[in-house]
Amino acid sequence: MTLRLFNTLSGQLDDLVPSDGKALRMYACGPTVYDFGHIGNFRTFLAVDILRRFLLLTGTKVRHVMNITDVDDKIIRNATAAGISIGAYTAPFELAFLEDLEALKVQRPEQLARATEHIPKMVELIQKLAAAGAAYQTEDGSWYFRLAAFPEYGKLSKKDLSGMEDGARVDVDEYEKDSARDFALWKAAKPGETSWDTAIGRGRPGWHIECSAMAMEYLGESFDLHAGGEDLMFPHHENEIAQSESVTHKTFARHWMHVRFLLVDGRKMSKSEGNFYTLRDLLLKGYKASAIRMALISVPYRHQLNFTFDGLIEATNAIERLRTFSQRLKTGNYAPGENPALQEAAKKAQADYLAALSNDLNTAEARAPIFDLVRAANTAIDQGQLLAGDRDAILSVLASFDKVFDVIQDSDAEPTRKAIEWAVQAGREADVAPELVGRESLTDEAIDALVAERTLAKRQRNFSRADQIRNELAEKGIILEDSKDGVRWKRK
RNA sequence: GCACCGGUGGCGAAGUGGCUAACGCGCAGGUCUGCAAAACCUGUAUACGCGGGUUCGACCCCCGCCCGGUGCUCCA
Repeated sequence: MTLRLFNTLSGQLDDLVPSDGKALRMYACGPTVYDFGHIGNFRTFLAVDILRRFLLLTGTKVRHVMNITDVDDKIIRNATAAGISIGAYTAPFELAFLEDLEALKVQRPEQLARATEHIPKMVELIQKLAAAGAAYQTEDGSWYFRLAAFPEYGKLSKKDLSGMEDGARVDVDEYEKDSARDFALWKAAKPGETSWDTAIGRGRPGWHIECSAMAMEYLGESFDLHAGGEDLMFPHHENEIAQSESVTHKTFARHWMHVRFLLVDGRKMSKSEGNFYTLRDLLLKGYKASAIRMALISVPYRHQLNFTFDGLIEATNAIERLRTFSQRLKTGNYAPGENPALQEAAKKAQADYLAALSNDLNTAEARAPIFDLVRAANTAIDQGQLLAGDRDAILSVLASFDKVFDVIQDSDAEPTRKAIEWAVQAGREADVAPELVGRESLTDEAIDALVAERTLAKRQRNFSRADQIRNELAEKGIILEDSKDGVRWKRK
């Protein structure tokens, strides 16, 4: 099944297939590790995750590279303020970022590339640009890209720069540039700042050059897909194209994917608005990692997503329905055989969900057939018409769905536990939601003992004592479920 | 200002030039239960921003307007 994916460069849906017939080579812009990742960051990484998982599921191999920007103005500023090296400053944030990805079940790319470990590659590229007449050095030792050397500039973001006059907005500290829109390739060292001594002088890389250098290092001069948040389209990606193609004269990336920004409570997320959330903030409030994942992927990546707590609750409940159903299939007893209607329903659900994803990763549409199948199967179970062969067929559809969505398999306890641990270390115990504390306040054994006592009380028809125990547990976030097979309990 | 995206039932969110406009959440009723909860089933609201136009026929195409959002070299 071929993925039809919107291509910013062509402005239409294009087939996404490996140009070499082997693996799809993709580069996705990663984080600048100067702070903890927020949900907006993760929406983008989750969208790319859905893409790669769909490709893998449908039999396309993937070679996925993601950069870690571990040197830039903010990092230098913050590290200097803290009196430590930039490496010492960024390391914990990089680690936190990778932990957050794991919590959200974002698959790790085949290759992570740190900017600071690829300085020679960047220098080499700048030298080539200089040789081609597309780069020049200013008096202070910085290097700039000469926009005039790349007539196609603007082809990605569809900007027509011809009408823009030079000199209209010249920053005071950039007076040396030939043209106001020329952008920095290499920034000359300033006293006290981190810098590298190289053939093009002492300094540090500009922001854009790292992606060009590292993408070419791992994927070649021309590759299949480049992805990132919509904000990166201009100028970052436009600049990457200019830098790369001025040297190689080949198409840098054939396909460009941009993920729409999200809103929080209907407004742009920002610290000053007070609607800025990191993943850790949400975990500490008691929301499950799976719910956050579901909420962030349920709206197709090109649509604006309005992130709300109501939305998280909805996602939580929707996942619960799927998990309960899955358990019902796995634990029930079903007679041998197959029900043709259910076999057909399973087949249709599988086909429909994949078809929806293949259409520009329409995750919202992809959910529908799965829920249709859940209802049909539940009805059949109630009527005794679901057979063992149907159970197997339906479980395999759920497994396939989970290869992409990955929300049914429950591994929510670990990220929450880690977040609490982190909060304690970071002196943020106060941010841990009380119900999370309650959930962990009783051991499994203690709960089992209370449940047993309640069962005994019920048998003796001492319902007031039984209800009392149930209420006490409920206050601590322990939910009891009576069934004919005994009592089940779970932490809310 | 220029450019782009969106406005679908209580909420979220698909989709289509004409058949009953998905799905999820919520809500209501039922089954079950000592009662609940949970789970499941059923039902639910006669939803396509406004005004024109094209068409045999538009929520879907075109024009205008209103509203919301975003971008225009910090930003996933």
